[in-house]
Amino acid sequence: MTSLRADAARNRALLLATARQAVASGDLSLQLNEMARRAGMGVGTVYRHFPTRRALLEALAEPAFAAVLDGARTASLHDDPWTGVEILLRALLLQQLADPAFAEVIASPATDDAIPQTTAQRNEFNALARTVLARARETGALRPGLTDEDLHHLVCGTAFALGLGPTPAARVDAYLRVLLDGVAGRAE
Amino acid sequence: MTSLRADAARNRALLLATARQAVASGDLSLQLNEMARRAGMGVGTVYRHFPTRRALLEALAEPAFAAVLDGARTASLHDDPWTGVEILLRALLLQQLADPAFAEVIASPATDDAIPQTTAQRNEFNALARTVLARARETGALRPGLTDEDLHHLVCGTAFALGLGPTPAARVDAYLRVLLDGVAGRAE
DNA sequence: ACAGGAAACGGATTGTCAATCCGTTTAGGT
DNA sequence: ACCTAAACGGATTGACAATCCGTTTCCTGT
Repeated sequence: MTSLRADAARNRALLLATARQAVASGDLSLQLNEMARRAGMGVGTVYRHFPTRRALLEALAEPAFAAVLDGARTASLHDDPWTGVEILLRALLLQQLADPAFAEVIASPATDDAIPQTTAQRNEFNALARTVLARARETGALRPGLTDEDLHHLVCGTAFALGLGPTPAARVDAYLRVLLDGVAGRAE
Repeated sequence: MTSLRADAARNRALLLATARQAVASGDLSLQLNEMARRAGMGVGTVYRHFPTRRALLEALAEPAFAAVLDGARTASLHDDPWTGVEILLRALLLQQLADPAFAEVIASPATDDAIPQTTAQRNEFNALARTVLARARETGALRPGLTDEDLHHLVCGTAFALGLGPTPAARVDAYLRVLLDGVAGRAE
């Protein structure tokens, strides 16, 4: 059976909305007890829908993940390989800034208790990124010696760096410029 | 009264040693109850010496901070401004890698419950960094538009990025190269 | 319409750890 | 040796994660 009972679907949606609001108001702790209280349901219900904080986090990150996938597709279709890299890294960085839950999910390695949705998105993203980066390497646009993982880590690091400042959004372009210039090949 | 009673000094040292070993073995959680158990003393004693996890963390970071200060002094004395920047950023990055406690302290803003030692070191470091960076800006070696804080954040971000990989130490030079090329001025 | 049973709910409960409080012990000056 | 301030130990309180199970709700088949 793939569909939820009516009350379960309602509660799940309510819970996600509550959690999203919490994150939006700057509280990324996502205490499940507290979420239950705010959503007006028992803790048991919350834990049935999201067995761990992580599960809730991944569910929250789903839309941001989809947005990044869009960006990655656009990147892979662009004529110029280096522009593709710019689009890819920019999308990844912007979504981390827009959604702290996504930032946390994407920065940590795939776990085996990840929800299927997340695993699928992660795999698709990795595949797209692989083609974009491979193309850029072939043309020498990308600095040699950097793996796909290195790039991934560096973008997450840049997001982390932005988060240390008082107004991350105001510095995105500057930090992204630093990153792009740093990872560009000499030929660029 | 500036000196501790003999038993207090002994316990403090024992506690620091215990905590250092915990961090060295990969446990950065520094649960104060657990530290008490391992050091063979009551929790009350632990909390008297280090009222919060943060206080313990800062005490642990002290030697790493001193090492960075050394690096910063060397950097400020070097003839070539850009080389000074390289030395400065490299020292900051290496110590974060060598000591996770230091990484955590340096990445978070100065708190008013910081121990005096830390505050002093932080101030001295900021002063040294300011002169090194100012000199590099004057000569156009440093990309315009990046503040001292930006540089600080970017180094912390690079350390964070390194931490995401399986063998940080193996990638330090590569990531540092990316950072340095990213923050260098065009004239460089 | 309604009966039966699976699915979901609620919240009491247990376990873990941070942090405090206060009666007891100890160091070290006189 | 005495005395006091300093330090100690660990019981206790409080917050939160996570589980468990008796009760309630949905929805399917008749």
